[in-house]
Amino acid sequence: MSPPEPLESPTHFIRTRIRKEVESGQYEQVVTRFPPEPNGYLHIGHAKSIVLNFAMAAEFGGYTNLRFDDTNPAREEQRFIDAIKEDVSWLGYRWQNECHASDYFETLYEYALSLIDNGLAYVDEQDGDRIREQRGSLTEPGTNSPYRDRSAAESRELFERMRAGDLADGACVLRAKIDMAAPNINLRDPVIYRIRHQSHPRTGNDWCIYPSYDFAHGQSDAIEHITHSLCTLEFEDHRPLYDWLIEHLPVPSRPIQIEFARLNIDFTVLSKRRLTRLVEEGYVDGWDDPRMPTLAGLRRRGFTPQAIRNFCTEIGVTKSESVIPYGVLERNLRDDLNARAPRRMAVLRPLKVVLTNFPEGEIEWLEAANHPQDPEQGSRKVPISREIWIEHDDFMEQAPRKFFRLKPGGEVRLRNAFIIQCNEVIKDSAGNLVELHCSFDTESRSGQPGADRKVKGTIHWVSALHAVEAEVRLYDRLFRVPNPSANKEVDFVEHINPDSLETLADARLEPGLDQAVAGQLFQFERLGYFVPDPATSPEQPVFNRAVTLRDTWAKLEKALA
RNA sequence: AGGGACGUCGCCAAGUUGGUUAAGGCACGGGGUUUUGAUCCCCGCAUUCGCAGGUUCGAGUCCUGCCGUCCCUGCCA
Repeated sequence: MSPPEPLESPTHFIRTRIRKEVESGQYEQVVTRFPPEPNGYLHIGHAKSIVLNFAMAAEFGGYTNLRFDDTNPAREEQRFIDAIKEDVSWLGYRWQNECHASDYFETLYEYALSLIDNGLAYVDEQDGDRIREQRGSLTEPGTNSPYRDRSAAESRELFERMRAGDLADGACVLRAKIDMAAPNINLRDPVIYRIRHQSHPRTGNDWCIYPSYDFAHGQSDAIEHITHSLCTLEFEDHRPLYDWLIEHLPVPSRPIQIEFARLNIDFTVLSKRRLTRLVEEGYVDGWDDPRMPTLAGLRRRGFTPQAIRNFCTEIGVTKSESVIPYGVLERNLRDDLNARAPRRMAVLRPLKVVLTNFPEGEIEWLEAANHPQDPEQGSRKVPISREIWIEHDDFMEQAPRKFFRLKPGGEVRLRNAFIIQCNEVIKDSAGNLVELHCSFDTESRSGQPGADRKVKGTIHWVSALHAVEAEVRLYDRLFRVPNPSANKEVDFVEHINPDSLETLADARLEPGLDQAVAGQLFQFERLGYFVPDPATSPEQPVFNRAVTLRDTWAKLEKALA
């Protein structure tokens, strides 16, 4: 049984538009780019963009570049560049070219010069506060800078001095000369170059002036012959500026910017600023903490690239802002893993059961299918002996009516083994549950005619003699509220869920699981999907729970209570 | 003097140039299969498209006016 085919991509406005353009012969091929700024790790929101960009290019016979938008050396680092490349690769995508906006610094500089020479840009020597004041407000037009009408020659000379390093940070900036009264604030003579005496991860100390996003992005697109520059909604207001620059610069192609809504998921934060805080202030264990919505975190949590791609396809691409329930992400993981993860038995909170009529010292090996729906996954032999561990939750002394598991006097089937009956509940002097004495029905072994006998419940177990002791980490949502960032008066970290990580030090796993390595995926039957943490070892196995199984009993139980 | 967007079922989301019964998925409810209360399989689930008018034989799709939500005043991206 192979994983379900990725769902058929539903159509969306970008695909529809591009298809139309391609069919009318506007483009020979579609070239896109994924343009992260290397100032943090990629998260699930970036995955949406990655999937979209690569899908559009692949669908229309083109390719996608990975381009680092590295125009602000103050916050960009090589380690982020490396991590981003690893994450995109892991997701399953191969970019055509690895590009960097910094590769184009020289060209961009020449473009700036041409703008100056054409009277479309000027060097402003005012400080940031002054420029801000003159920008006006949302309802009032801005006012012209006194430097606005200086000669092109003068601006050129000043700009050359900026580049030469003669001027201090903040001494002046290069501004596009557009319209200080424009209703769109981005058009009120935007700053396109600033001075930053700062070493750059790639260009070192070659430059002390750096282009702004607006001046670098569209031009980089044009240089790479990107046909469709897909970005999120907040850049919608920048499109007039994007187009203005493309129109007034001697660029080699004319890319089109199209905006779509960014991804939001409830109970999580998806802004790099906030994720950076979680990491830097130690609320989580790093960028790859399994509770983080980063690709590195999801990977460590046990998410598969396929599940993430399916998720990104399923949620669609529109211009309306939506919030996707966290459960949708989880379900995509379940759907993918259900199809392919081999099944194993593991007990998270062990309760000892003595099989009173099982011969002392004897070991029996039972056949267990690796996957109930996929015979191709074969089977394995699982040992059982006189003492076994069962899940603490699978026994109740005072059980409600609908409780199908073990209770005093009751019967239950041991998965892959036989039916047992609880004859005696052993407690210590303080009244604490110590162990259960059960007898088993010798005729009910799996595969034998007696196994057909119907009992309500089936529970998992692990032979005490053979069990692998392990640490298992259970994760819950990182935040307690659906929208941690909703209220600007309250710091989002106030909403962190104190119980987002539960460590079980005393889990007992089926033998063999001590040899598992990171990247392998298992379903621990009746519990969920688990994956070895990178820190696992045969001596000290550590597993992460990626996601639980659907649990209708838990729902029922809650409803009854 | 503000500008730019968005509003179709609880959550996503299709809806060709207006054309006759408003896709699909998830969630939810009911039933069946089952040695995972899992999976899987059936069945059900918007007389209605933010609201109000208008145009039309016919409107979610066109027009007008409201209402609501989001984004924009970094030398961040």
